[in-house]
Amino acid sequence: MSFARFKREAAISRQDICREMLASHRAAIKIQKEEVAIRNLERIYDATLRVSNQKGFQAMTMRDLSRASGLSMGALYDHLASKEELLEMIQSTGRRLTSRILKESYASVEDPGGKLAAAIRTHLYLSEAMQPWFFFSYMEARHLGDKEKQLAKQSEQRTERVFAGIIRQGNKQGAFNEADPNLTAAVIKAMVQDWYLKRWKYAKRRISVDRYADFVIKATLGCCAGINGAGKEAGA
Amino acid sequence: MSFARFKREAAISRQDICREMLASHRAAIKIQKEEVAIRNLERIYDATLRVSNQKGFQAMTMRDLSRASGLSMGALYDHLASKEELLEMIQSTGRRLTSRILKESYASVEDPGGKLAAAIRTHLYLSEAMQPWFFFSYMEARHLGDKEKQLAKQSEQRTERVFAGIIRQGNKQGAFNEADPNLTAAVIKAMVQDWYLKRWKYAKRRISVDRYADFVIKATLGCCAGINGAGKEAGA
DNA sequence: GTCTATAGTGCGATAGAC
DNA sequence: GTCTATCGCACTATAGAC
Repeated sequence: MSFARFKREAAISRQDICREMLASHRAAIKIQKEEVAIRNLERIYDATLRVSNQKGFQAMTMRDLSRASGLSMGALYDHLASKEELLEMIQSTGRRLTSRILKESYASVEDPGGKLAAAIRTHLYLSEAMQPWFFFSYMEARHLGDKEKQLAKQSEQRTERVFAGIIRQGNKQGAFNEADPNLTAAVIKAMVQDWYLKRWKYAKRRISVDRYADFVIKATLGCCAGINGAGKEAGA
Repeated sequence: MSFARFKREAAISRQDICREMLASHRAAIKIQKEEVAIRNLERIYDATLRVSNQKGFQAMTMRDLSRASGLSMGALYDHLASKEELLEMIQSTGRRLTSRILKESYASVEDPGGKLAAAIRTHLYLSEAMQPWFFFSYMEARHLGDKEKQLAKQSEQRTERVFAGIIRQGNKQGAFNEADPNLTAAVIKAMVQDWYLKRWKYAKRRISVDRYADFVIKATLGCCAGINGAGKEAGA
């Protein structure tokens, strides 16, 4: 698996995201024609992430958003109930979409080394394909209401449990020999997050997501390696 | 070196920070008596980090800060020129203090393994001792003006260059055998940052900074290890 | 479905009493 | 040195013309 292929196969274009957003927030959106609504939601989605990721969601005014999206204040408010709901709309839709993709992606791999490699690779590829959303989601999580904030935390902890679970399974099968699966899972998560939080840095150094994935996987398997080794990744 | 000892020896109490803050922003602070100014600055510093780290600096109003610090709006503005300057005051003072501590801390260690271990350990201990500031600094960096933003980025990159430099030196001396010092330095930085960005998580799991430091150092030296090994840490 | 114009709110900051 | 009271402004959100 390479990033180029992942991106072709995963249905996570901006249009896919906004179709999902419309469907799950139909009542709050006044525009009736689906085609028009999705087209404008794409502009709003795009502009929100662009402006917010530069100066923060709180600092972005609705006038900023109007200017950046090319829609008037009035038209903007025909596509969303409030600024607060816009945040919730983007967060919940992204969370639903990403968790679906992740679940489907590495369930089929059997051997622990390959499974761990596939999990890391998929997380990195997904965060690369949806980098603006991942960055936004990380930085703006604390501006959500209590209920939404809880969901965001859960979603993050689930990722870590996936890594820890694979490592524990590998220990049991003798493929790994890792004394602290939880702490190892935590630092894997930290390395994955660094990819989308500091993307400008890696871009400047011309490091591709494929190369970063190779590096993280090699380092991780090196740490976990048991007597039988665990250097092999899942095929093709 | 343990965290308990580090904290005793480093002069980075809240009072130390606020004394430095007063000295470097004397003109902007109307209060004349140094003792009074520092005492109130401590309450302001504390309240700003507490409220901002929960809801974000932009979302914190000066009325929030007045309530949380126990000072009236008027008194507040006798200790700072504007909300924007409060942000700059906290950031620049913290940056000056932390970079001074870091420079002093691991210069004396000679062997590459011990030097890398000392650098990682010191970064973790410092970020633990000043966790609210590190978190604040990371999350609010993008609300700074262009000039200040540049300084914050520089300060972060310097850290990474320290790690990379030690690894390269170790390679040259044959103690390490690491093909990619820059990428290794980047993921060390990511693991160190995770400590202060996700401290609630580690606190819940009852993982101490000493244990986290041991884990990160062991993992890192394991990856870098050359023929001669590099598992030894700097003494005492 | 999209626009312009504006109502109403809550902000950062200050003046002046004590 | 600290307080209360208030100014002017920029924001979110909406009403109503087209």
